[in-house]
Amino acid sequence: MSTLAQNKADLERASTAQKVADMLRERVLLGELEPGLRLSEEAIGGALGVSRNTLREAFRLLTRDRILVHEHSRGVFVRRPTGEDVRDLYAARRVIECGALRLWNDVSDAQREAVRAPVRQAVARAEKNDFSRTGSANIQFHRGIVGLAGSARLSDESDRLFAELMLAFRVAHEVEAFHQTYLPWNRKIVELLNNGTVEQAVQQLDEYFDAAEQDLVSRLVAD
Amino acid sequence: MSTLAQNKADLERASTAQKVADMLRERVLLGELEPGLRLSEEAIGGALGVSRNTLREAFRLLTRDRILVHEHSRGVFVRRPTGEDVRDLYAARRVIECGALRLWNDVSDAQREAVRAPVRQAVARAEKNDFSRTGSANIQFHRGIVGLAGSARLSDESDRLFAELMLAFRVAHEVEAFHQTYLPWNRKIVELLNNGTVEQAVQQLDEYFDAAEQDLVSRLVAD
DNA sequence: GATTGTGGGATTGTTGAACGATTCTACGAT
DNA sequence: ATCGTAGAATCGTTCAACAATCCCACAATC
Repeated sequence: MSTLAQNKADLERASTAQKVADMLRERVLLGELEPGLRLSEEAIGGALGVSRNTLREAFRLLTRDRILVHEHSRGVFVRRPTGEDVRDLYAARRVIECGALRLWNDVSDAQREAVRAPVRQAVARAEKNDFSRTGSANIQFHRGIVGLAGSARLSDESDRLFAELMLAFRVAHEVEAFHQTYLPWNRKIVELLNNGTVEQAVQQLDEYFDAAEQDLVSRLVAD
Repeated sequence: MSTLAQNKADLERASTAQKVADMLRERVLLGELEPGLRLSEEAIGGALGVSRNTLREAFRLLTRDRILVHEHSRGVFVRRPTGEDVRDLYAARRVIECGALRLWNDVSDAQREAVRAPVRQAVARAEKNDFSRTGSANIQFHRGIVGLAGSARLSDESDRLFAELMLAFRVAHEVEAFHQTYLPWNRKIVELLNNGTVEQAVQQLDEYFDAAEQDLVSRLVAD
């Protein structure tokens, strides 16, 4: 009975701070609040009609998700990933996603399908010259890869990681267009997986990370 | 100039909430506050002489670290890991640590030494029948393995992971004695690494995880 | 006897105001 | 141009209050 679980999730969403945090997260990820911007407690709190204490609680939630950074007595800012952040990001992705991909032969069909499907969709869209959601398709592909590990905490951590990566894309002024470059890579990886050559797929993924990291770092504007 | 960086870290530690959180974390990890216990805002805040708002901020910090769990309108509780939590914990460790260990030949000597040293110390202590800090030595070993990845975010996430594991040990009524069983395994892994047979070391680590997970889950008392 | 209302009491969620501490800004001195 | 300083703006923390929610015990019902 999935409806009950869904209802429970809705009920738990009662917290005001949670709602404020969700709204702010969306605003940041959509680019309405750009990296480096300072979020004034008074201004935001006043505009949203919540008290400072509640707003600060929302800030804390987003700080945990690395969406915001907190500087003592200075306030909170939209995170602005540096080159070093991107390097760290990809070092983590290499370990997590390559490690997860190596489990390909040990996981359920549903898990494998979660990797294949996003690429299939992206290919279908690309053939119709529809590049609208190519970015989220790419992320879905990698989210599927992480899912092979079968660890909720790892998937959650990866979601935070992808969110931070989005911020880096924004700093690099590359949001949607950026991803579609890597569709051929994803196709190749799935192809290698279907052929049963898992280790080659892992190597391909590793090379993808090399290219993506270098590309992103080079486009990162210092300020 | 490491002293400057250290001073900076000290200065940034000014926040009251941070200090309260550190104190509570230590209390929990030392076992003075056992898993499942509810932490009353009034009681704790009164005892520590901080306001409810500040205490709630400390609670948020510890919730992010998975030390505490927050239930809406019910309060915060010391996390009490379930069997499913432990399973998830080890699924994550398998991917992260095995993936990191495979980088053995690509990392600096200092990073490799951070893996070897804890085992050497543990062996030296064991030969003197000193099993005092065998638990932290084991954790240092695995922390070193994660460090091979060279990602601060991965190391941080692993620290949170180890903290949660500590809580699981406590639920299983196995804190210090638990670890020393696995010293031989660690020795074997380092030995295989020194022989240059990295892939065998990874396999050995994987088997260690199987054994440790099974052992811990079986000792976990339901309630 | 087991289940289902129904209170009151305790605790959390949220707000608003207040004040000291820290940072930022702009202006003027050297 | 650099430095120092005063004032403004903002953050950190506390306090008090009230609404919302949960918990527990007791009564009502079948």
